[in-house]
Formats: sequence, structure tokens, C-alpha cells
Amino acid sequence: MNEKKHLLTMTALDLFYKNGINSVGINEVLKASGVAKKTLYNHFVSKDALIIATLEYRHNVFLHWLKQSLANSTTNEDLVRYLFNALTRWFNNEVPALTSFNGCFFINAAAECVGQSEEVITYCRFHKAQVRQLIASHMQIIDEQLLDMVCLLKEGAITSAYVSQDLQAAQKCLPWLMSYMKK
Amino acid sequence: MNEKKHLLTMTALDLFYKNGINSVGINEVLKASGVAKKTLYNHFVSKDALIIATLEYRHNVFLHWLKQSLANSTTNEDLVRYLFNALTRWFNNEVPALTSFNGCFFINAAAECVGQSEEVITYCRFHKAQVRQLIASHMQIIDEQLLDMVCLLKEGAITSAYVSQDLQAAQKCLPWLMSYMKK
DNA sequence: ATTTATGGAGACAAATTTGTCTACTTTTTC
DNA sequence: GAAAAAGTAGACAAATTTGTCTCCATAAAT
Repeated sequence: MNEKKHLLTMTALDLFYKNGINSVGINEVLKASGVAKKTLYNHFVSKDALIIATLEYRHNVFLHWLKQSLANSTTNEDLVRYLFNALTRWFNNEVPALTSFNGCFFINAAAECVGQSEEVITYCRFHKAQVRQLIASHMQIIDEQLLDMVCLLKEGAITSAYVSQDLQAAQKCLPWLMSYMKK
Repeated sequence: MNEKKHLLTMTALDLFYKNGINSVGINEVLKASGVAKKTLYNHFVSKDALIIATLEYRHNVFLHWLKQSLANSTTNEDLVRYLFNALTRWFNNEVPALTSFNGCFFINAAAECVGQSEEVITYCRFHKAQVRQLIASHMQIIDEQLLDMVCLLKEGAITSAYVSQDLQAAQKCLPWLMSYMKK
């Protein structure tokens, strides 16, 4: 990708994730990145296009991090442990690549762009599906019910960590899931 | 509460919940309610004050519905069953009082108003705490771990139902929770 | 009946939004 | 080295935002 385009995307993602997509104007992105308005509109047809680009970028960063976090798991128990420990590190700002925790960018974007951009919500759904698939691909023994529960608890933990500031939300899931798998 | 104030609050909640708080302008609320701008600013010092009023109103409606939904539960098993069945009815638009399902208004508001209104996020936290307390108050035998898990799964189900359109998300939690309580 | 409060309709101000366009500069390419 | 492409700076347009204010009508209270 073009250098300026990349810079714009990263800057926009930073601001969008920190302050909300609708609260951040084009001009703010330009000022923070030091790029000219003309250049932005050379690369992006509209603000919406920039938003989609930030979603794609975040999706790649997030999936890369998750893939690495789960890489060493060999059993379903491992997988669950690695996943929820990774979430805990994310919530507690121990993952620089994900930047300061502010909830799930995709959940936030879906909430912000409802009835404003169908493309955004579609991409958020795609992201969640991809994450689920990645988790599924690391399961030693396919257990659709376990997968459901892991994904539901993951979403719940993210929301609780963000809205209720329960940074230990992910840890609370672990004993529970472990005892299920023991049976 | 004053009649016009009440009308404004309900109209604003309807529009905010359906289309997002930041996407709905004051003028749209006025047009939909047929109230004059002067009247709005007689009752609310700012748009922020109107937002808070919609949060309070939704909170009351939601808690009232939840209280009724859990009223007949006498055991922890009952409580869990009633709760997640109620969520399923909500997701599937079988609860007129909650209007057409569009996720959790408080999660959405928290996502939208980050770095814009501290009061909003504070109220959202308060709402989640109140809901947790209501659930706790219906527990026959106090089980803090069960309460944690119920709340996490509840949040996960709401998010999955909204973002991933998994309207059966709440139902998936039930067998799981039941098997835990059987032990 | 007259005063007082409340509401309606909407003009207006001030700020902010996205997006376009011009004029100039730098960088790349042939 | 000249031509072409890409970027900078920012003025500008058009629309939209919140919030104020005026003028008028209606309803309530004394």
C-alpha cells in the first residue's frame, strides 16, 4: 500500500478507536497525520472509504495477534487457556500492537454506524465470523457447543471489560470452561 | 414528568436507539415529536441532557421488564431459565415495550459517546451494575461465580445477537448453565 | 378579564462537517 | 534535464449541527 495511504489509515484508526468514528472529523485525521486533504481524497473516495480501510487494517492486526497467541495450543484446553489469557493481556494494555484498550473496535463501529453505513456493519459481522473460524481452526477436537460458548464468553468479556471496567472478565471464564472440558 | 418533556424523551429514545445517538440531530427529534425547539430547550439544557434522559427512561423500562420476567423464579435454575428465555424474546422482537431489537442501548451509547460525554459512560456502567444487582437479588442461593458467568454470557449473547445476528445466542447458554448447576 | 406561563414556528448565529478546487512544490520517471 | 505524477496548503462551497431569540398564540390562574 502507498505510504501516505497507510499513514492516513493508521492515524485514522488510532483516532477512531480512541475517540469514536463519528467524533473524529477528516480535518483531525489530516492534522494528526500531517497529510493534505487533497492527498486523502486522492486515496479515499470518501470518509466512509477511510472508515472501511481502518476496519480492514484493525482486522489484520487483530487476527495476526490472535493467530500468534493461539499458535502453541495443541489441545482444546490449551486453546481456551491461551485465548482468554490473551484477552486479559489485551484488556490490561499489555499488547502494544492493539493499542490502549477501548473495547472492540468492531462492536463500537457497528454501534456508531447503524443506519449510516451498511458496509460497516457487514464488515464487523465478517470480522466476528473470521475470529470464530480462527478459533475453530485451532480446536483439536471439534466441539461446536464449546466453540459457541467460547465465542459468547469472549464477547461478554470484551463488553464487561469495556463498559463495566472489569479487567478480569476474561479470567473469570477460565475455571468454568476448564471444568466443562474435564467432564 | 411534564407531558412535552416525556414526549421528547420517548421520541428521542426511539430515534437514538434505532439510528444512533450521533446520527440523530435535535431537529429530527423535534420534527418527529412535533414539539418546538424552544420547548425542548425549556426542558433540557442541552442535547447531552436529552441523551441522559433517554438513558434513564430506557433504564426504567428495561429494569421493569426484567423484574417482571424474573418475578416467578424461585430457584437459581428458574432464574437462569427465565432470564435467558426473556433475552431470547427480546432478540426476537417479542417484547413490544423494548421496541425493535437493536442491541443494548447502553453498550451502543457507551461506544458512541466515548471521549464526548463522561456522564453517558458513567450511566451505562450504573445500568449494568443495576441489572447485575437485580439478577443477584433473585438468586435463591448466593453464588458469586454463577452470577459472574450469567452476566458475562448475557453480555455476550446481546452482542452476538446484534453484531452477528445470532438470535438464538441466549438459548445456547441455557444447557451449559443448567449442567453447571446440576453438579 | 387580565396577567402569566407555556408552547409553536422558525429565523438566525456560530461552529463544524465533508468534499472540491486552485496554485504551488516536491518527487519520480523517462 | 524535462515531463509527469503526487503531495502541500488552504480557501471555499454547501450542508448540517447545536443553541438562542423573536414574535405570536393559546391556556391557566388570579
